[in-house]
Amino acid sequence: MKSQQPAQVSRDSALSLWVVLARAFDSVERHSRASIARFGLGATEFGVLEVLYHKGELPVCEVRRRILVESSSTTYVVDKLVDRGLVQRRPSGTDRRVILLELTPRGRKLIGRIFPPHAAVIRHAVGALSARQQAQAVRLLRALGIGAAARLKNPQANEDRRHPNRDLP
Amino acid sequence: MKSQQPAQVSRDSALSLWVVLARAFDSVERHSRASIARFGLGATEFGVLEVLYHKGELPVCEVRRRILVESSSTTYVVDKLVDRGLVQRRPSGTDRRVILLELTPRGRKLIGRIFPPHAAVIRHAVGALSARQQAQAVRLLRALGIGAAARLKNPQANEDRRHPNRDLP
DNA sequence: CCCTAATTGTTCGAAATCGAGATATTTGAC
DNA sequence: GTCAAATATCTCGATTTCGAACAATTAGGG
Repeated sequence: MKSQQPAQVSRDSALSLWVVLARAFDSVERHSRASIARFGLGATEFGVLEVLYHKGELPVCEVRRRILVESSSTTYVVDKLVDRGLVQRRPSGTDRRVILLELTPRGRKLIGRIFPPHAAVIRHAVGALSARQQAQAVRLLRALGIGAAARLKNPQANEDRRHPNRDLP
Repeated sequence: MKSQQPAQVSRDSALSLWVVLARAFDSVERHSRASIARFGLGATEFGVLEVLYHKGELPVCEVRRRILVESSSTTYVVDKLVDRGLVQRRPSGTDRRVILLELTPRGRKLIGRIFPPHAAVIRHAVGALSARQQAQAVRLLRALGIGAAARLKNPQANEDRRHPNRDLP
């Protein structure tokens, strides 16, 4: 059924890594989305509620960093949560550019009720790895994420510092 | 200023794994999107071209599985590529439900030109891990992705088969 | 102090993606 | 052979997300 293999994909661990990273993310995200949809929320809305639940009052920009969407999308999602009475905005006293976000009592009650079953779904979704494997994956993915983020800002970031000449032409 | 810490996030390797997985995916994806945008393509459009480049002619459903979007989005993206003369549709001879997708000469030329520099970007993006670490991450993420996908279809899939009682109440 | 650069949050229009069907075809049970 | 279930693709409307602009504010260097 598979006709040919014109390029050298299988041998390239970097490209393989990107493929399996995307696939793993997609599969786990499907669990997450389905779990969150049970409660009539979108994944990003849930993310806002969760970060405020765990971190308390935060500026919009700080929430944005944690839910991994652009700032315009953050405004859109926060608007919806404010309309539903789950989140409230409050100007910061010290910096007049900043708007602080905070759960309303209703929002806190909601997220407090739905977070535990959602966490159970995530645990189940990643349950193919043992606790030890999960810890190892966390270490690797943390290094990968931090490194990739650093290279976004500083394109020639520490390439080949610790593992030289892997793929010379 | 931070009011409380109601839940036990830091200790839960499963939830940590989900967080770092999402972050790592996001960071690498930003490299990928920026690289692809250089060539005037969207990430999903690039995905279609790339899978056809590496696998040859494929049914729509097969392309869909590999680019990780819903079937309606697949139609949308393929339409755009057909309009741009990069991909062509062809009815399958053996199954009249199936439409086969194939690169046009122009599409093949384009992806052949842009894939190598894009691959270099991906290698750079994941360069924080050594080749050995990349291979290890591939193993773990493959198992994670396969397990999570299996649990989507079969919700009570092999939980705690090899690593018992991890999170009893 | 002042001017520029950077940061914060928002608005607006466009693009991408989804979800629920509709349609056509194939497969499989009987 | 026939009919129900499964599969493949597409249509259409709605939702989500982005990107580019913008105003307000703060930070930093000279």
